[in-house]
Amino acid sequence: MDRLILHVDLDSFYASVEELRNEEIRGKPVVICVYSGRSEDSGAVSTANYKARELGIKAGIPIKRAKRLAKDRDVVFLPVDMQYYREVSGRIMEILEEESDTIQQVSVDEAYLDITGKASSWEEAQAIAGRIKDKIKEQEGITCSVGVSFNKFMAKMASEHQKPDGLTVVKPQEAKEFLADMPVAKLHGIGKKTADTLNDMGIETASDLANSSLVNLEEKLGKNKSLKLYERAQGIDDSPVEPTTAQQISRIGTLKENSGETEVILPKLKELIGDMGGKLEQKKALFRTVTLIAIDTQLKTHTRSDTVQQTDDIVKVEEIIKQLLEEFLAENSDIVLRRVGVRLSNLTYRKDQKTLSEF
DNA sequence: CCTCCACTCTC
DNA sequence: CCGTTTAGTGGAGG
Repeated sequence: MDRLILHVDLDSFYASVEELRNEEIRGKPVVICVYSGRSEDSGAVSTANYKARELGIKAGIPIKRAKRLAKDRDVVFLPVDMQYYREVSGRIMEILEEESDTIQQVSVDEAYLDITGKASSWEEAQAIAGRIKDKIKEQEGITCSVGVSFNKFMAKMASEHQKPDGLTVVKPQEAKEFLADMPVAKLHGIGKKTADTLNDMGIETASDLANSSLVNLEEKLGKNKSLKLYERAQGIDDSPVEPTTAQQISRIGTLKENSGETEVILPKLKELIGDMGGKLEQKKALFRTVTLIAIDTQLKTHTRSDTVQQTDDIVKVEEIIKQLLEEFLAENSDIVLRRVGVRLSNLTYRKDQKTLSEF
């Protein structure tokens, strides 16, 4: 018995939401930015709507470059307003819940739905996908792209196939052809590094990957990753749609100026820790591991961590981070930091959603 | 089997 | 002269 899985992707979500609440900017190129605060226009683009993408502006590029690409055109630049996006997203997720057995939200603008119990044919599944698109358009005024398929990976690949405002169905018997000539870099889970490695092995497309030797892959990519990619290239993915509780919470920020001194860096870390405290409380989470994240001026990431007795005491985090920072700086007197962060992991939940595997 | 850490990926 | 967040993997070491 096959499953019926949907992947719903809200189209350039942040930009769409901004266009919706401000008619002045509707129809214009809109760019949503994360300003780092260290200088005017330092930071990166988070989302660009399709009008802006026509100009070559896209997620990840520096704001400065985006502004150069915009030249003297009428392009709207706005800062991210996550609180508001989360609010809109929450209402949309309610719509998705109505239409599915199980939902797995992967970010504010993306979710997997298992609708196996709600539809008994591909026609019905497609109808549900269409209804979801209509409801979101009607209630919230934004478009989305939906992939309908028989597992999460294929649903994701299907939703990517046509956007914005797409609806793509890929049935089991169509999967092979759908993937066949796709460059490996297009497969979800394969980034630049892995694509380069595969290309070096003479593997260019999904079918190359599907027909390659697993043993060969394992030499270059390791056992687990190889098997996963090898299966995906064949359209195989048995992972369930399941709501997840966070395994870790982290905050990263950019220092006002590069520094290698505790007195400069620690206040920033305390600021991040303070922000994390609220999140921890809201989630009713306890942590065991505290990690200092240090990104140097070469953009190389270093981490130092410490695992302690389970607690939710945020003051403990400050103490541990101070310790880790001093150790790190002492060991690396030559390194100058650009960004720093804190991560809490080894989480368990007090309201007992996930705990009790121990003892 | 656990911990630490670098690395890869995603949005 | 470039952000933030999360999950996963593998190797080294204990």
